[in-house]
Amino acid sequence: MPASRSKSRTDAERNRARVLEVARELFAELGDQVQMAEVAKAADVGIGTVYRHFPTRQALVEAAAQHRFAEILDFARERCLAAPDPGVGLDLLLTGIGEVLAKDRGLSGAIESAMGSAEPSGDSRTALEGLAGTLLDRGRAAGSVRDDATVTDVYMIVCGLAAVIRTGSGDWRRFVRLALDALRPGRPSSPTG
Amino acid sequence: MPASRSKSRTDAERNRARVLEVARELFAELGDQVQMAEVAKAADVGIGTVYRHFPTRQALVEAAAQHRFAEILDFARERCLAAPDPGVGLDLLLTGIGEVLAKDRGLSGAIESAMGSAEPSGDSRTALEGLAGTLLDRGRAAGSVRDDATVTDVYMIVCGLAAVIRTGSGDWRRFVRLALDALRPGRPSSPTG
Amino acid sequence: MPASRSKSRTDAERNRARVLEVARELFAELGDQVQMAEVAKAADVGIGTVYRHFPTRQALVEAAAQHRFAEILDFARERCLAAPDPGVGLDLLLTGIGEVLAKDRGLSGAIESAMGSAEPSGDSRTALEGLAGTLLDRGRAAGSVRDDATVTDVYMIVCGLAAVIRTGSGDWRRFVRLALDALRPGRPSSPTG
Amino acid sequence: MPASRSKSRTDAERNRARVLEVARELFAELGDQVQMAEVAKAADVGIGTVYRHFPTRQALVEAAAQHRFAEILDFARERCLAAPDPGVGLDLLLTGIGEVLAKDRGLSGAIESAMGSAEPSGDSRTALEGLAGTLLDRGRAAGSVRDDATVTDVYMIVCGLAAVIRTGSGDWRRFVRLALDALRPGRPSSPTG
DNA sequence: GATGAATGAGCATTCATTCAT
DNA sequence: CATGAATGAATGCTCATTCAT
Repeated sequence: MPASRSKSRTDAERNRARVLEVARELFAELGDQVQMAEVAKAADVGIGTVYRHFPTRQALVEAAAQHRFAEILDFARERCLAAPDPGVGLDLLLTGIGEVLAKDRGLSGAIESAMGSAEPSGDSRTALEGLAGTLLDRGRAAGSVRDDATVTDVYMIVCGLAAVIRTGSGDWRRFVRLALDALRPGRPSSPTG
Repeated sequence: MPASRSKSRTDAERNRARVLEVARELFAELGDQVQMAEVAKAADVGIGTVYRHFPTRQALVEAAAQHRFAEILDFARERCLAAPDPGVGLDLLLTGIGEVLAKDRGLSGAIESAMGSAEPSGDSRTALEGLAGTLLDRGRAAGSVRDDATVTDVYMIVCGLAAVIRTGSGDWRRFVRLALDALRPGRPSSPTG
Repeated sequence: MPASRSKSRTDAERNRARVLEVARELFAELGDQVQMAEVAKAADVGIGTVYRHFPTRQALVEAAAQHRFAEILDFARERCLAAPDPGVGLDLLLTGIGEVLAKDRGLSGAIESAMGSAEPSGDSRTALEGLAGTLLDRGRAAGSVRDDATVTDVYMIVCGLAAVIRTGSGDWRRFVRLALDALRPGRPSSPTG
Repeated sequence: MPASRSKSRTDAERNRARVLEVARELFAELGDQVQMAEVAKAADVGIGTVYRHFPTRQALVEAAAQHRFAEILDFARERCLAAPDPGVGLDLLLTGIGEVLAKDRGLSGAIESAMGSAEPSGDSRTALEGLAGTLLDRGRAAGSVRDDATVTDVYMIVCGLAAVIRTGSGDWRRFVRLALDALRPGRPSSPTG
C-alpha cells in the first residue's frame, strides 16, 4: 500500500511542522521554559509524537530558533540586498534582527547559543554567514566598513545584541548604532590590537 | 561577656563567608545550576545553614555574583584609576571584566541579568556606575571618548561581553576592541541616531 | 482500534483506583499525615503517577475521604431506608458512620473538614444531605424527630462525632445516643432559641 | 550569691510566663501551626529559652491551651456558680466556652485533644471536671438535668463543640442548645442504651 | 507512526530540636 | 540560665523522557 505509506509520511511531516510552529509561538510568548507537554497539547498531538520528531527538548528549542532565525534572515536578505546604498545594509540587518528578538522572549537565548559553537549542519551561524559576508564586502567596497571586519565580528555583535534585548540592559537600538560605529572605518582598532 | 557573644557571631560570619566562597567556586566551575545541597556539602555545613544566610537559591546566586563582581571592580578600580593615560582606563576595565568572566562559567549569566533591571540596593549595576562614570568623564576630557557616551552604554557592552564569553561566539578581546572603537569620538553616530 | 485505546485508559483507571484504595488504607492506619511517596510505594507505582491522578496531596486526602464517606453512606442508605421503623433510621445512620470512623484513624479529620465549608461539587456534605433529609422527614412524620431539626444539625453532629472518636474523649455510642435524644421532640429547645 | 540565684529564678519565671502569654496570643491569632522560632521572637527570648521551659512543641501547645482553658473556666465558674437558677448553669458554661473558642482559632484543636487522653497532672479535663460535676449535680437536683448525665458527657460535648466551631459546620449556638436538650431529663435514652 | 500513562531522580525549601558558647 | 547558629531529615512537587499498546 504505497498510498497509505505516503499518506503516513505526509501526516508525519505535517505533525512535525505543526509541532515546530506551535513551539515557536510558545517560546516566543512564554520564553524557552515551556514544557514539552505544553507544546504537545498546543500542537494537538501526543507527547510521544513530539519526541519522535525532536529527540530532545534541546533539539526542539534549537530547531525552533533555527527556523525563526532563518525567517529573519530571509526577510533581512530581501531588504538588505535591495538597499540601494550598501552602507545601510548592516544597519538593516542588525535592526531587523533586533526587532524580531525584541518581540520574541524565547528567541534571544536560543540565538545567543546559536552564535556559539557551530554545529555540523543547518545552523543559524551558517545561515547568517552568507548574508553578513556579502554585506561586509559591499560595505568595505563602499568604504563604509572597516577592512578588518569579519563575519565573526557580526556573530559576536548579534550575540551581544540578543543579550542586551533579553536582559533589557539598555536601549538596544543604541547598541546597534554603537556596533555600526565600531565596524566603520576610522582610526585603527586600538593599538593593542 | 561580649566575647562569647561575638565569638558565635564571628563563627556565623565565617560560615556565611565560607558558603559564599564555595558557592562562587562551584558556580564558576559548574555554572549556576548548582544545587543548594551541593553547596552545603562543599562548604561542609548543613543545608539549613545555607538557607539561614541566603533565604533562597536565587539570593545565593545573586550574592555570589555580586561579591564576585565587586571583586572585579575593586581590582579594576585600582588599575584603571592608577592608569596614567585616561585613554586606557576603559580598556583596562573591560579587559579586566572579560578576564574574570572568561574564567568563571557561572558568572556571566549573573552579570548579564545584573545589567538588566536595576534593583534597589547593592546591585552590580550600581557598583559599576561610579567607576564607569569616572572613566567616561576622564576619557571625554582627554578626547578619547565620544561626548554622547553614557554609563548605560557601558552596561550594554558589559552585558554583551558576558554573553559573547559565555557562548564563545568569538574572540572576546576583539569584542572589547570593537566596543572601545565604538565609544571613541569620530564621525557622529549613524544618521538615524 | 478503540480496544487498545481503552486498554490504556483502563489501566490508568486501575492505577487511579489502586492509589485511592491504598491511600484510604494508609490514611486509616496512620492518619492523614502519610506522605505521598509512601502512598506511591504501597500502590507500587511511581510518585509521578500519584500526582497525575491527584494533583495535590490535599486532593488525594479529600478524594480518599470522599470515597470512604460515599461508601459509608451507600451502606447506611441500604440499612436506613430499609428499616421498617423510621424512628431508628437516624440511629442507624449515625451509628454506621461512627463505626467506620472508629476504624479509620485518618478519616475523622477529613470528615470534620468536609462538614465545614461546602465545596462546589461532589462533596461529602452533599452526599449526606439527601439521606439525612429523608430520614429527618420520615422521623418527623413518625413523631420521632423534632420539627425544627435540619440537615445542618446533622452536619454538626457528625462533625462532633468525628472529633469525639478521633480524640477518644469518651464513648462515642453514648454521644450518638445523646445526639438522638437531642433531635427527639420534647420540650421546646431552650427558651433562648 | 543567693541574691543572683534568686534573681535568676525570678527571671526564668518571668521568661516562662512571657513565652506562655505570647504563645497563647499567637496560637489564638494564627492557629497552632505557629513556629517555635516565631514564639521565641515575639517573646523576645532566644529559642533555646522556649525549649528550656517547654521541652517540646507539643508541650508548649498544651500548656498554652491549658492556661487558656483555665481562664475560661475561672470566668465560667464565676458566672455559673453565681447563677440563681441552676438550670442555666450548663448553658452558661457551654456558651462561655463556645464564645472563647469562636474567637481563638488555635484553641479549638488543643481543647479537642485535651478532652481526649487524660494526662497525669494539671490537664484541662481535670480543670473542667469540678465545675461540670457541680453543675450537673445542681441540675439533677433541680430536675433540669437527666440522672445519667456524667462529666464525660460534658467532655464529649465540649470536644464536639470545639470541632463544630473550628470547622464552621454550622451555628455553634444551635449545637449548644441541642446539647443542653440532650442532657435534659425526658424519655429515657434510646432503648439500645 | 502515534499515543499518553508511567516513571522517578531531582529540587528548593521548612522547621523542630540540639548544643557549644 | 540564656542564646541562636547549626542541623538535616522530611516533604510536596516538577518534568524530561521512555515504552507498552
